[in-house]
Amino acid sequence: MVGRLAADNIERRSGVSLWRQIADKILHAIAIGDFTENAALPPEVTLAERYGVNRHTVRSAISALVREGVLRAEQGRGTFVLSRKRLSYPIGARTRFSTGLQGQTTERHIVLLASSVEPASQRVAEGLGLARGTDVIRLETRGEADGRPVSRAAGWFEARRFAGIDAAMAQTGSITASLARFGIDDYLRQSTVLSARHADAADLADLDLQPGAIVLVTVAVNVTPDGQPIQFSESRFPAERVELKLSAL
Amino acid sequence: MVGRLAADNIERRSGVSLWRQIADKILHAIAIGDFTENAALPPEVTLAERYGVNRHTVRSAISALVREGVLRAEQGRGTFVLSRKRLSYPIGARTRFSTGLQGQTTERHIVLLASSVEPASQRVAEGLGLARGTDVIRLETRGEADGRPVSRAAGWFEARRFAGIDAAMAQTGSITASLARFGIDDYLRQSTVLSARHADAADLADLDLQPGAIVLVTVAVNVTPDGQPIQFSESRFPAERVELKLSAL
DNA sequence: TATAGTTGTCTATATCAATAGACAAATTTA
DNA sequence: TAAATTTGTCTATTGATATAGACAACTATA
Repeated sequence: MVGRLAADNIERRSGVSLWRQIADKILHAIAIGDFTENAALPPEVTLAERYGVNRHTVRSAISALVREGVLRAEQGRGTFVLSRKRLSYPIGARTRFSTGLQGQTTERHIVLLASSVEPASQRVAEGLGLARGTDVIRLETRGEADGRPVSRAAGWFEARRFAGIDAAMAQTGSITASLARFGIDDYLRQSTVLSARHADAADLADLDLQPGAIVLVTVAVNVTPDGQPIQFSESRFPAERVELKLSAL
Repeated sequence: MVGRLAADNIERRSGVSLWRQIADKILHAIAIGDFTENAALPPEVTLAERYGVNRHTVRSAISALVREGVLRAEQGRGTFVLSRKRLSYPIGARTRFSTGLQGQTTERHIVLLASSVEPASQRVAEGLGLARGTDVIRLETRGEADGRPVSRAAGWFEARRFAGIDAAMAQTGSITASLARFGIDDYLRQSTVLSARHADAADLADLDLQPGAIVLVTVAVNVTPDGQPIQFSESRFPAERVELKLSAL
C-alpha cells in the first residue's frame, strides 16, 4: 500500500503552480499519517499519471519538499518520507505550551526572540481592557519541539503591572513561570479566535517554512481565575506541522 | 485612511503567482475589517508601488477578486469593496449552525446535498465507537448565510440507530431537529481537531471559491450528555469568509 | 471647461511553469 | 550478469506570468 494521495484535484491557471499544489497534497498526506516515516513515495511516473501532469512537474514538487527537508530522494531506489505526522496542539481553558506536547515530543522549549514596550493598539487595548495607548510589554517568542519550530507568538502584558516580565521570560523560558513571579499561580483561556492564511515573509523566516505554506492563527486572551485579563496573544502555527486539538474547557 | 495593506511580503518564484498573493492580501485585509463595505481600495498605481510589482500585476489580482464578487471596479472612479467582514463561527460544547450565526446574518440555512449508507472507515468507526465496517449513514451538507456558502460538512451516524435521518434532515434542514426525532434532545461537542489546507477541487465547487483559497477543517465528535457518541463530522470553512470563535464550554 | 486622477486596453518583451522526449546513473531483482 | 525499476540531467517547445510603456475612456473637481 502506497498511501492515499487524492486522485486528481489539480487546478490549472489558478495562480498556484501545479508543482506547488502537488507538493501541498504530498505534505497533507504525510501530515494526516498516510505515509509513515521512511515510507517510500510512489515513483514519479506513477504520481505524474495520477495527477495528470508531466513527470517533470512532479519532480519540481518533490525537489521543493526535498529542499524543505520533508523528503529524501535516492537515485535508483526511490523517494522517502523524512517528517512525521503532525503534532496535535491542545487548546483549552488551561492551554500551556510545554505540557500540551508531552508524549508527542521528547523535547520542547520556548525561545524569547524580542521584547519591547509600546502603546497598546486598539485590539490589544480591547483584549486587555485597557485604554488605547496604555504602555504594554510585547514578548515575541518561538516554540520549538524536537528542534522544529511549531509556533510563533506575540504576547502583550500591561507594562505597569508586569514590569520585568521580559527578563523573567528570558530566564525561565516559560510564560507560566514568569507570571508566577507576579503572583499569578493560575490563569485561564478566556477567548480564542481562530483563522488561517498564507504565511507571510516574517512567518516563513520565523517558522522555517517555504513560500505558499499555510499558518493557523489564534488570537486569545488569558485571564486570572476571577476574570481579570492579563495577557493578549496572537500565535501562528505552521498548518503542515501542527493541528489544534480543542479540549474540554 | 486607505486601510492597512501590509507593506511588501511578496515572494517570488514560490509556486504562487504574485497576483494571487496580492489578491490574498486584499482579501485578508477586508476579512479582518481594514476595509469597510463600499470603501475604496488605493489606486492601482499606489498598490503596485507598495508591493513592488507592475501595475498590470495588481490589475490581475483585482480582476480575480472582481470575478469572485469581492470587489467592484469603476472606470474613472476607483475600485470598491463589496464583501463584508468575516463571519465569526462559534465552536463550543453546544455548537449549532443556525444559532451561532444569529446577529451576524439575516438568513442562514443548511442544504442537504447528498446522503448514503456506507461501511464505517477506520476513523469514523473510532470516532463513533463502532466496529470498523459497521453501516453508517453519511449526510453531506452545505451551510449558507445570506446566500453565501460558509461551510461544507460530512456527518456520519450509526445506520441502525438513526435509520431515516437523511429524510428528516431533508425535511427539517436541521441536524438538531433531526436528532430530536430520535429522542435526542441535547448533545455536546466531545472533541474537535482543527487544521487548515488549500481548498481542493471539491471544496472550490462546493464553497464557490477560487483556486488557491484556504479552508479550515474541523473533525469533531458529538455525544449525548451521558457520553454516548452519536455523530462524527468533518467540516470545511472558507478561511477568507469565516473565522472560528472558540467559546467556553 | 480644462485638468488631474483613475480604470481600461493595446503592444512588446522577458522570465517562469509545464510538456515532451531521450538517455545517463544508480539500485534492486530475476 | 542481465533486465527492470527508479531517480537525475539535458534539450526543445509552448503557454502562463510579469514587466514596460503608451494612450484611451471615464469621473470628479478646480
